[in-house]
Amino acid sequence: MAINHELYKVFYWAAKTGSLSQAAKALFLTQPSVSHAIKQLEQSFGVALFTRTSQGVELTQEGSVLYSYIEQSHILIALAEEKMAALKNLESGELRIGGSDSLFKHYLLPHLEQFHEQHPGVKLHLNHGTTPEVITFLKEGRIDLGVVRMPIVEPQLEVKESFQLQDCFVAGARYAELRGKTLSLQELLRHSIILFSRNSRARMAITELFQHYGYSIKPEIEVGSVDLLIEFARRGLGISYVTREFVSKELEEGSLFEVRLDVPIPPSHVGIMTMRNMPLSRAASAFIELIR
Amino acid sequence: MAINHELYKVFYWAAKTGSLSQAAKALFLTQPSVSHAIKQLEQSFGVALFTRTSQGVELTQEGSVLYSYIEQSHILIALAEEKMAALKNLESGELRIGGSDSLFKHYLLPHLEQFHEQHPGVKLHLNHGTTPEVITFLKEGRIDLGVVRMPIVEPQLEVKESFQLQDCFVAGARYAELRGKTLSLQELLRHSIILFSRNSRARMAITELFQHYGYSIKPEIEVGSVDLLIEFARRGLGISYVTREFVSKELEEGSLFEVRLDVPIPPSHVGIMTMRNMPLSRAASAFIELIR
DNA sequence: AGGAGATATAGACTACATCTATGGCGATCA
DNA sequence: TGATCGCCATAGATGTAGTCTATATCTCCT
Repeated sequence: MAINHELYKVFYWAAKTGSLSQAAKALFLTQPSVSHAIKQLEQSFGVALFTRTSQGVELTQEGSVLYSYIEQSHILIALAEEKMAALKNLESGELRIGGSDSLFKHYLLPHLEQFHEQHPGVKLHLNHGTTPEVITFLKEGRIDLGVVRMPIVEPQLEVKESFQLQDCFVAGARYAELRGKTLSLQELLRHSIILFSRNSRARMAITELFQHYGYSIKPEIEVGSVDLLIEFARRGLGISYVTREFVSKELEEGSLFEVRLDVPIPPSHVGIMTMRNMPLSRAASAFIELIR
Repeated sequence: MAINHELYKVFYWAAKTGSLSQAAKALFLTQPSVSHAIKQLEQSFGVALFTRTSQGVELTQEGSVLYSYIEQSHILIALAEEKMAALKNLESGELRIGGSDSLFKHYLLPHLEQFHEQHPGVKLHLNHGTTPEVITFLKEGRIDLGVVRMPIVEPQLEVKESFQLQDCFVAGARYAELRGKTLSLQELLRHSIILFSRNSRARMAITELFQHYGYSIKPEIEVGSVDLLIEFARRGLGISYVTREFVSKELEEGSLFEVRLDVPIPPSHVGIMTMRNMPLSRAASAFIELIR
């Protein structure tokens, strides 16, 4: 009753080449196999598909009708196979990453550039959001991987620690007196502090640090972007708590300097987050491989 | 390397139902078989197609791409199978017949009517032409069967004698004196004779008959259609040589009468002509069955 | 905690696709 | 006209590959 679709492949080649022998060659089969396959189809339909001549075969009326469908179907499958090969070779496909703007800008950008150069066919989709948002994206399947600060405590997620970031306090020319000095937490708290908004991981980390030593840090200014954090510090509005790697340029050119503390600030880890038990797309696994 | 298209059928159902177990039911297989089939596809492509969850499977990015092609392909095949079933049941298809106008009109018409009533989905194509033309049509595959007068001497053709036609001479009121009489050939030749054009089988037959008895028949008028043959006879322009069955209405109503001869006119046979060694379309074989 | 239902895996089995060998038929060419 | 070549059909042997049973594992839900 149900017809083996493999038979249509044989039919396609027989019809296309007009010869069972030719079809056999194309399919790396023997001629009797092809003959048998066609006979099966004909018996299934109860209709002759070919007229056998001494120089090959020719489609009957009914065979032509069938061919008009099977040809299209076969073309689609051929396209599909091409497409799959392209996906596998990263000549095609898409890579959807979630993360914070600052991580994209300061850390992922060069890797994304490199990836795009190596695989120009792969489309990049960058979705920025807070850590919980990124986790939601991931669970909803809207992104392939997320790049966020650790720690993440989600059993459904697989998190690979990727690299460390060192947060620190920086100030601009207005605080020149502090340059080279090492401050205690208490001394630091006498100055204006600028922190990232409350729901960020960096903010949570520094709050914890102060609590650990029995202090409470309360910022004069709260901002929502790393760029503003940097800009406010440069203009002397206070001492900003930023990721050192994100202000390397400013530190180098001297428009900002690091305010040292007498206690170590534990480095924060950035993790590559993917869904556990969920196969990665070729593009995603290639990208993860790249940034390691 | 080359992928078994049967696997796509399994993939289609797995993707469509979102469950390997469901797919197995739809395909009358067991779940492990489906699981195995999908694994084969994934290995062939080197890409995961599904994410396995506890409540079924879900397409991956790459799987979705594949599905978008395979779905279309599968729809086409389903349509093809429907169409083939329709062809087999004569709910669809076409029947292409070649023959002379007069045979269509006077003999085949009722059968065509009946066939069309029984199988309204089958399109009828009537190609009129002379006997050699019809043979050419048949050899070129432009018609499925031809209806012509015998004898046909073509080894490539299969001819089945279908029924007899009796040709005769008829005249109209102007020749009322001949009604009821029986003429010799010689006597007949004294009158105006109207014959069908030279290349027809009926013309050849009557020429032969006269030759056989040592006479030569030369028409006063030559016409190209049976209708004119009849019309000319009714108007008294001469005695027409026509097929009796084609003038049954005129004979009955008395507008024409048969001019009897003292020698028998051999009946002419009509044959159904098909290509030897060429499978008949369902419609064609059904039609041939019908007219027997 | 246990049951229901999902997929994965291992191993046995057998059906069926494929092969080899052969025969017939028609076209082509000498 | 006879010989040869290439095509497809058929029969029977063969072996693989698809399928099954049995079982394990996991997740979700009660």
